[in-house]
Amino acid sequence: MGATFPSMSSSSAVPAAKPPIRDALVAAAFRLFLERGFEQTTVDDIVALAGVGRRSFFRYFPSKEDVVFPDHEGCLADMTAFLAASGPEHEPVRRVCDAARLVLRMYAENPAFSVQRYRLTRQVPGLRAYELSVVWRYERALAEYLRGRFAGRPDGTLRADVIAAAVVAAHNNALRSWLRSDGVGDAGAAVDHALAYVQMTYARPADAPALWSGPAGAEPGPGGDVVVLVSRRDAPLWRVVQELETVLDRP
Amino acid sequence: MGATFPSMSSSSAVPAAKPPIRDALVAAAFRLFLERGFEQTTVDDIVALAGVGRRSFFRYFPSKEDVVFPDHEGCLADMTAFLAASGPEHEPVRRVCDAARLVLRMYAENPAFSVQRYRLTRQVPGLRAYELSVVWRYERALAEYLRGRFAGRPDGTLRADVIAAAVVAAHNNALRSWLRSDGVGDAGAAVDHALAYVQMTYARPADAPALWSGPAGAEPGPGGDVVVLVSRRDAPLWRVVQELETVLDRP
DNA sequence: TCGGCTGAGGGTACTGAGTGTCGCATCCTC
DNA sequence: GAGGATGCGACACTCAGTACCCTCAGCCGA
Repeated sequence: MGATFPSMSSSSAVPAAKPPIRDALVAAAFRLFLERGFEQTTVDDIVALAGVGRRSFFRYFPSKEDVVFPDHEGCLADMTAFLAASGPEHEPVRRVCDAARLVLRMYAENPAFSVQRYRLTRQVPGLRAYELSVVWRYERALAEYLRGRFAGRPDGTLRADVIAAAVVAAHNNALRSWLRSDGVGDAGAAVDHALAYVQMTYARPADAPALWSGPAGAEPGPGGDVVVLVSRRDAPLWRVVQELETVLDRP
Repeated sequence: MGATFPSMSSSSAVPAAKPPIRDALVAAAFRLFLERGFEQTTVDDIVALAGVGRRSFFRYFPSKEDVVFPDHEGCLADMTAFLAASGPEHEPVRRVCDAARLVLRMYAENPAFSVQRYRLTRQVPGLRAYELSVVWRYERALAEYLRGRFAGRPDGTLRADVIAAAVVAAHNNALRSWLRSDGVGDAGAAVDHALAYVQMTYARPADAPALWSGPAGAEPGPGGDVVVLVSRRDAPLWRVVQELETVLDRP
């Protein structure tokens, strides 16, 4: 109700003279969407309520769906900049988790607005599809960053894609549960918990440890021969598995 | 070019008298899409070429985008049935990986068609958005199954969502790389490799295998203590990994 | 002061996707 | 063969999105 509407207020340097007409369109659109539904509201209804010409709507928003996500473009730009500003000193998985937290911050900045939008996107298939494409762009940004960091590693792009998907899924799991509870409670803590699960699973030190392995003498017992693998306890698990695959001669 | 077009040929019991008009629409649509592009082709063009009435197009396909994915609805039904037919004896993560392989099988059944469609979806934003919503439904099916299997566990829904996303990402990573190489090579092997990575990460069986492992006497060398793992050579890799995780005392 | 330039916004008309409705033909059943 | 169900075509309509052109304000150099 009394929620203020986000326009483009990203962390960009210049406020850039935000046009009041854009905010008027968002406000009018949400009023009508909540009153009579998204599909029952035409663009003409919105521009009539906002008091602007129909053509102006499409000057500010490429499509009717865009007006529901007026702040994601800026948030995506922030995330891209955040990742681009990363250095080799940052642990990659932790870095993409931090990038995901930028999205949460945007939602948490305006709980009432976010909850309203969540209810809307849940019941309008068209909006859900649009949201998927937005989420997909976030995921691609994370994956591209990880691909760069994992370049050269075996299965680097696979690892990058899987971890990006896991981060997004964990983030959305916590975010949606927060939105479903009407935005009460600590969203940041919930997302931290969810992302910790992903970090716990995937975050491994980048430097390769001294790992020694070798098949010991085979002793054909009753069930086949035996493999003995010796490894440092603090070796990254995936390295151990890699060695295991080599030893076992399996893909 | 000479590719046959899939209609709904899922593994349903009855062939169910597949309507030739549907196949005609798909064939006509793809001919025109490849000739002059998706957006440059109107529904009127398609129905004119197929020789049917315009209204019939929307009887078979809810939208113009649907005609590009004529077989996904059936595949999704197959996957849902596959998961519904699962029992407690199936390891959950392995089960969703097998479910994902159903999708790959659909793509691999018709490589030429799949490659054409991939090229189309890559360059048409509207189709990409539509594909995302299709993939999302697969992912939700996997996640719902896992949520059921993980019910009661701490963070069960989180684990379910993350693993479902990881499976889909791994599957798509391998699938897209196969499609990008024009459908040559063994798609099944590529997907198996990608899914093995996910299984390796997440699969945790309930029953203990015939696998013996144990940390040998620690010998604190210059880099930390050492783990010795002994395993049958024919033991499943993920089982070995599970034991490793236990030994290493990591999540 | 004048004339032209530019850029934001308004107005109109058009294309094309998707829907509702009606009428007609065919087929199946009793 | 009557009656109902189903499948298809034809027409009309709504609405999102686009192209084109208009106005008007501000701003410039001459």
